[in-house]
Parts: sequence; C-alpha cells; structure tokens
Amino acid sequence: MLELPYLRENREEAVARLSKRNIDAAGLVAKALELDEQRRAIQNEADGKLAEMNELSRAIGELMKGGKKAEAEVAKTKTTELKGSIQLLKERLENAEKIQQDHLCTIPNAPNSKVPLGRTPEDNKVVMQDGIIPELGAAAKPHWELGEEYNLFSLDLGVKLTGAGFPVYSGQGAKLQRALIAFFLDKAVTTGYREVIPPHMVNAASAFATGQLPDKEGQMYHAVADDLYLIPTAEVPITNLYRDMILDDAQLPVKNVGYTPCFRREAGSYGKDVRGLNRVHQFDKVEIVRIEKPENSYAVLEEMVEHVKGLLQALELPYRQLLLCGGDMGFSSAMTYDMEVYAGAQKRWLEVSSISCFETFQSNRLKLRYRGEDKNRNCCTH
RNA sequence: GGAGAGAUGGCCGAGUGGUUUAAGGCGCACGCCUGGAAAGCGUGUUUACCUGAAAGGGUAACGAGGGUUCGAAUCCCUCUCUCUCCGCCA
Repeated sequence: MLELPYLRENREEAVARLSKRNIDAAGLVAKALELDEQRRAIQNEADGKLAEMNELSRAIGELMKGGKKAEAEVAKTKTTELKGSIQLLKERLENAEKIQQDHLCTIPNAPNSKVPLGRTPEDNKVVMQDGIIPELGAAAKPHWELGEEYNLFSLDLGVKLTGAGFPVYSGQGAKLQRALIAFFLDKAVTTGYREVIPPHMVNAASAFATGQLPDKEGQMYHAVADDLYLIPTAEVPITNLYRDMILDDAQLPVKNVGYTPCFRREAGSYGKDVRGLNRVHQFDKVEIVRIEKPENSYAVLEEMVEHVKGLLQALELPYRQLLLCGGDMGFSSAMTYDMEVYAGAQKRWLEVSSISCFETFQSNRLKLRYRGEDKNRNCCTH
C-alpha cells in the first residue's frame, strides 16, 4: 500500500511513476486524494462533537458530586441530540475509512525511475549475462526425461499421492534437493543472514499484510476448517515476523534467510510452462529478506543481486539478469530483477530467482516502522 | 472436546462507574550533584489519526468486537489467545 502522505506531497511524481504500469495513474491518485479529503473532513467534525460530549460528561460528573442532581438532569437532556449526531458521524467515518482503504489497496506500487517502459516480458531489459551456453544437440534430454531415467524424481507417484504438480524426489534426486537447500542456507548464513524456520501455514492477517490477500486469494491453498493458508513463499511468514512492530535504529538492518516448501495452486497455467518441474504446486525455496532504512534500500538490492550471482557462479550455471519492465512487475514491487538460468535441452531461460525492492509498500501494510531522525514521526522501513 | 484461571504502558504490577489526565516499581533518556562514576534528587518517557509554520491543541486505543450509561480499564454479551487440570489421539 502506498503511503498517503507520499501521495499528498508528491502527487506529480507518484502519477509519473505509476504510469509505467500502463494504468490510469492520474485517475487512481486523484481518487485516493479525494477520498482522503472527505475522510478528514468527517473526522474533523466527529472529533469536535466528541470533544463537546467529553466536556459535558465532565460537567455532569462535577454536578453529581456537588449534589446538584436537578442541574445534572438538565445537562443530561442536552446530551441526547449530541449523542445522535456522534453516532451518525462515527458511522460515516468508519465507512469513509473503509472506502479509502479499499481504494488504496487496489493501487500497485509505484515503479522506480530506473524501471523500463513496457507491457510484456519481451520488454524486460537484460542487464548482464554470464557463463557458457551449452550446445547440446537434438538428442539432448530435458530434465523430466532424465529424472525418470535416473529415478531422481517422479511426477506420476506424486499424482497417486496428491495430484498433478506434486513431485516425489527420491535417491540422488532427493539428495540433490537437500544439498541445494543446505548450500543456499549456508551461503546466506556466512554472508550474515540469520536462519529462521517459520510455520508453513499462516492466518489471513499475515496473508493480507504481505499482499497475498485479497489479491491472490485463489492462488493459495486454503485450509478452510481452520482458516489457514499454505504459504506460497517463505516471504510471507518471514516478513510477518515484523508485523506491527516499531524497530529501533540500532536494530536495522534485519537480514533473515529461511527455507520452506512453497505451495501454489497455479490456476490458469498451461502448456510448456508446466512441463516437468518448470512449474509445480509444491516446490522448495530459500528466501532472503532484508529490512532496511529507506536510504540504503537500492544499494542493498544490488548487494542481494550480487549474492545470488555468486551462488549461480558457484554452481557454474549460465545465467542472466533481467530488469523487469513496468508491465511485468509484481503488484507490490517498486523494482525487480529476475535471475534466469539457461536450460540447454529446453533451449529457454528459466527464472530461478527474483529480487525486489518494495520501498515502503509492504511495511506500510505490515505497520512496520522504525524510529528515525524525525522524532515526531516513525518512518516505514524498506 | 470439557472444566477453571487469566489478558492493563518497553517490563512487572495496582485499579470493580466520575480529578485514570492509568497509582507504584523496574528500565530508559536528560538535568542536578561528583575530580570521574555509583548512590541520591529532579524532569521526562506509548501509538495512530486530525489540526497547526511551530509551540501546542483535539480524538481514539487497557486482548478484539458489540451493548448498558450523560460518563466504562471497571458492568453485560460474543469472540480470540495464554496458563492449569481432565478427556481423546496420530
């Protein structure tokens, strides 16, 4: 969620940035500010009436204590009308707040000025590429054939146990999976990240705070009996560790890493995108999450990219770095790099990592702030 | 699943209808004192929104949501969570 003070004070900039998403940026911002003005007007009126009421109640208390019952009764009759208008104003205020909130929730994050214009993945900018692209010839087998041949994993067994998209890893395949997880975790820990093992299910409040709800309701597995969601990424629980918190200066930066399985319904996916392990309902992922002061966030984004590059180089994989265009970015990101690895037999680039700066978009929703220089106001983290 | 107890500020903890403007303590910050420190003394110490150039002022919040009342941390209802005991159980 974008911050209202930001929209109020930097309207032009906000519109210009949001326009990169190919949406009606001016309209959305104008509406947000209009709703804000309405809300403030109502609150002003309501606060005034409440102050009057408080004053009256205090006076009645004094009269009662002074034994002036008759005068107190007279004062009481005066409150009736006031009470009615307060009731009404409270309802209007609640309504205005909800409408404003709902509207703000529909506005995506404002892309950074470096984000290229564009609508589709073809418009993404290749920042760099490294490693040797293998020339495998026509007989090269894709991973789903190799997996079967060497008993590394089975999608058919997963179908028996659960359904399509739930792979069963076995033997060397299981060992490779475990080794990769350990490798990524260890590398992160030696770089200074703290390892966490979070729950694999979260409540609705957590899913809302990181933006999965209401946006991606249908993409998460929902355990209805207990109203819990299977996490689509470790980002959800690890980021929610800091929900409703005010951090001290000294506590920043926060650097966490965690491995979890991830669950995604992937409704609407089809074709070659879902062959083999390209896109499955349950997969393993190691997530790194950083909470930073605003002035550091973009430098840290580059730092995180370097970390991931180091991993890909160590694994000797041919990879490239993309800067996503405005049309291809996620809802809550201000700038995203995707890291892709070249799959020789499939002859295509596959996303293996995605690194985003959210600016204050997530922390505003999480109510995650820190005590900064300005003592009058706690700031959202990046 | 059943029974009981509980949820108050950064922490402990008082508070059963009206100076609660949340006592008291701990912690923290600043000042005084000191050669320096400790102790002692004094002052301050939540968050969100509104208003204001600022100083300041207003409103709301005592687990959450409703209700009673001129007035609720306090009384009533519902829910959530924690603890203790019992039952059931991979």
